[in-house]
Formats: sequence, structure tokens, C-alpha cells
Amino acid sequence: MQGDDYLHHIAYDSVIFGFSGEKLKILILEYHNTGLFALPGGFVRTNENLNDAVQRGLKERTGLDQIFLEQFYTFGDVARYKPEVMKQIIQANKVPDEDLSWLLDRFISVAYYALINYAEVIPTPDDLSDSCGWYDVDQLPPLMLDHAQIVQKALETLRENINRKLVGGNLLPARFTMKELQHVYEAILGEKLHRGTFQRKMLSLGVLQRHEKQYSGAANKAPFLYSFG
Amino acid sequence: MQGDDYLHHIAYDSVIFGFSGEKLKILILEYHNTGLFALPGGFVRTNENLNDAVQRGLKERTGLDQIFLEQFYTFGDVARYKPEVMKQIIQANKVPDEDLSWLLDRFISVAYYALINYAEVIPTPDDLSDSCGWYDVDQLPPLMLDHAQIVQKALETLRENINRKLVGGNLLPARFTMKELQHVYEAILGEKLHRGTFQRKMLSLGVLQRHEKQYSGAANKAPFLYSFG
DNA sequence: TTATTATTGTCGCAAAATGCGACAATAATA
DNA sequence: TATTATTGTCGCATTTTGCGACAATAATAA
Repeated sequence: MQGDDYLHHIAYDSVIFGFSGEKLKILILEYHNTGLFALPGGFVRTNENLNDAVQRGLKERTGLDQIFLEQFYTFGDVARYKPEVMKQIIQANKVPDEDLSWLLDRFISVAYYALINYAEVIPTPDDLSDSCGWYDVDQLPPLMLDHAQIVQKALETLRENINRKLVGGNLLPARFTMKELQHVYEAILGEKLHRGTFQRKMLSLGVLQRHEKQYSGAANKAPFLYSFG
Repeated sequence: MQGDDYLHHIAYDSVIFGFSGEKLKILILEYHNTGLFALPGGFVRTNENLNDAVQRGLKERTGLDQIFLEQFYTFGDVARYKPEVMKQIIQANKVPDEDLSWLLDRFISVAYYALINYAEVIPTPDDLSDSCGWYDVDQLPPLMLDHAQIVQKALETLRENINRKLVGGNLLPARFTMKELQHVYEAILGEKLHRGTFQRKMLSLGVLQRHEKQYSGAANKAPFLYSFG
């Protein structure tokens, strides 16, 4: 990780949403020996597209390719410049032979959110962090720098886009029941929805494919499975 | 404009919308002796918030303060890195005693759009450009780099936000008629709206203040004037 | 003074979208 | 065969929207 390989002053942070146990979750990593929690982030190589850099980071952290990924804001306040925090992280991970001084400069961070199928992810820490795990959006640990603010804005954007971009399905397996889809919407919006109205609305969009029923073994009517497209 | 005063690799571009003659317009500047047209942009000082840098640039270019300003996307493709274009601009404006080599590096650009009252603006070129003027959004000159794409995305964002953020009023004087407001909406959306429906919708929002009538001298009923808040 | 004309504010009504409860169908168990 | 929980769908009231029409009005023309 030489200084010349990356664009200085520019970073990205990603808010990776998953869905499990009827809860919306976010992937958070913890840096070695610092007690610092952070969003997965990274830097842009000098010959690499910004969007590609984020895709690359996501691949490394989740093992997934072809992810729903969207940029939502670029954070550029001076107040987010805290070199002592970065110094702390570097010192806890001192690797000789590397000039990491460029990491102590001021950074502007382009923030993205990703929607992924929780079940397919293998959370993988990087060199600097020793854990990479899921947290409920409403039970996050204290995050470093302005990362809590970034999460907040990601959630707002997600709520605004939930109908415009059919965002919901990206958080589920390829096939799902209407109830599961409704739970995703409820978790994102933070409110209960009416079952009948929700089903009618979804079906009227004409983007759901209906498949065979899912026999759960429970003593009641079995629901259909659906997929997008 | 020393290299140490600004954050390297980071720029901003602004799409400044105005409204006149029932048309949506954008402020475009032309660089000296190059035939290059561009969006007004600039750089971020090392101790300056990103948002403040854009406000500062807007103030210099329009004379206006307290503008409706919103960030909408950050452009970071490698393809937008064309040092020969920058070199052309610099050479046409050679100022001695300055090291401008940092301008030839790759830049990531944070794009903003602004909505302003056309009548209050005094378009002002900067040192590098010899004109700064209004162009119809559908009759723009060929813009350098990816600036046409930036304009396109600004328009899309504006359309998406038109109802969510009461964007329309920022393009008009403090007091305006319902018809003028409708023309703004039509220019942004690119379609005709029904007069009755539009008026009913706007009034139902409860954010318009009704004032005295505007007697235009025409042989017909005089419209009320409105303001926001 | 009175008719004419263009434009405005508002209304009525049909069509579409939404909120909410209810019913029959169904997959298992008792 | 009855029971139970859940599902798919429908009916109906309410709200929102699209669209035309009417009366009111400010000036001009007769």
C-alpha cells in the first residue's frame, strides 16, 4: 500500500445492508487493538474508476460480485479530519517498509450503500481489522469519525429510493414469499404496512414472477414464492 | 493559486439553474482562447469545508449568497482524466511564478446544482475565462470533459426532487403568480401540466402565502401574487 | 354605459389509487 | 372430520388525481 498507488485525499465508505431475522443490518468492522468501529472503506487506485474501487472493496469484504451499489453522498467537512485517529490505527498495525504518511492527510469520503443477500455473504476482515460483522441498524456500536452520520444519511436515501428503484428485492434470496418482502419494506421504513394493500401494490407493478408454493410444514395455507423478473 | 493551498485530486463543478422567458437555463463559462465551454467549478482549500468551497465559488460567479445548493453526484471515472485539456487552458492563461502542475493530475469532481433567481445574478467570469453566460438547457454548446453528462444527471436529480423539496420557488423572485410557478414546473419536467390540478395541488401544500393582486394592465382578471412561507 | 375578450379562481365529477376490514381457501394437526 | 393459522383476494369507503366548465374580473371596444 504505497502512497503513489492511490489517489491522495480521497476515500470511500460503504454502508452494506443485509436483512436477517426481520431486522435490517449493517456490516461493521473493528480495527486491531483500538476499540474503533468503522464502516468498510478504502482508497482509489490511480488508474481505477471510483465506482470500480468500491466494487473491489465490496468483493474483498463480502465475497460478492455484481452487487446493487449506489453512491449517495460525499462527505467533505474539515471536522472529519482527525489525524490522531488514523495514527492510532496505523500504529496498532505497524508494518515496516511502508510510507503511510499520506494516510494522515485530510480525506474527502465518497459514501455508497450496498444491498446484498445476507445469506450469501462471508464477512471478511482486512489486514487492519480483526472483525467484520453484522449489527442491527438500531444497535450499532459507537462508530469513529462521522460514520454514524454516514449511516444515517444512507438510511434516509434508502427510504427515499425504496419505491423508485425496487430496492427491496436485493436484500432477499432469489425466491421469497410476499411476507418476507413485506418485512424488508417494514424494516427499511420503520413502520408496519397493511398486508392486503402491500400485496396489491407489489403485484400491480408487474415485475414479480410467481412460482410454486412453499410448503413450510406449518398448519396453514402455503404461500407462493416470487422472484423479480 | 499555489498547489499547497488546495486539496489535490479533488474538484467541484456546479450546475447553476436559472429561469427566464419560460425556459430553464444554465450558467456556462468559456475559457480564454480555447473555445472550451465548461461548468463553473473550482477547488477546495486545505482548511475549508467542501460545501463552503462551492458556496464561495457560487458567490464569485453569481454575486449571490444564501443560495439553494445541493450535492447530487461525484464523478470519478478515469476516463475524465484528460491532462491535455487542462494544459491547453493553463497555457492560454500563463501566469508566471506559479506552479500549476498539480492541475494536470487526475481529479475527482463533486457535482452540485444550484437554483437561483435569474434576475438577481450578475454572471462574472474568473481569471481563466472570458465569458460567463446563460444557455438554454436544450441548447448548450459542446461542453468539455464529462460536463454534458453532469448536466444530464443534474436535470434528472432536479426532476426527482421537484416535489420532495419544493424546489420550484427558488428559481423565481420572492413574489410570483401561480402561472409563473407552473411554468417553472413545466420547464423542469418538460411537459405541460393541467392548470386547475396544479393550482389545487400547490395550495393544498399549505406553504404558499397569498398577497395582493398583480394588475398587469391586460384586459383580464388579475392574478394573485404568492410567496413561500 | 354596455358588450366583448382573455385570463383567473374554483368547482364538479369521473377515474384512479389507497386504507382497512372480511371472507373463503388451504395445509397441517387434533 | 373439526380446528387453527395463514394466505390470496375482494369489497367498500376514503383520498388523490385528471379534466373540463363556470362565474368573476380587468381592461378594451362599441
